[in-house]
Amino acid sequence: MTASTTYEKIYSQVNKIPYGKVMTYGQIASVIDRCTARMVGYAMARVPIEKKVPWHRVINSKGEVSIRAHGDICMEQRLLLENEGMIFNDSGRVDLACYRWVDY
DNA sequence: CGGCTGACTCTGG
DNA sequence: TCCAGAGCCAGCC
Repeated sequence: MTASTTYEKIYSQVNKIPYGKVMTYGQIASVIDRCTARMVGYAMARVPIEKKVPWHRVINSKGEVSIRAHGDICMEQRLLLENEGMIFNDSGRVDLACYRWVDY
């Protein structure tokens, strides 16, 4: 996989997130050089299906799903995360202290 | 080639 | 703890 573009790097990084874990936009941006959190969010919004990227494991720094679209997508992400053993509190957030995954 | 866009993050009150 | 404003950069018309 030749991750020459920033998008490719972002998708590659997201692909490294293991089952039951999540990464924040800022974390991914920090791992990738010359990449900002907005870039990650923009990349996630245009995730190519063929990449099979676990986009649902990418959340914001508050530990909450940040999908702007109020359609079934946001609920789908939540269901996918719950299916991986993650718990959402009354505020619709997860415990980043437990679920955040750090790439070395 | 120039401007608009966006699933964010940080800081202060 | 919650709200508002500013910064940031690649990709796509």
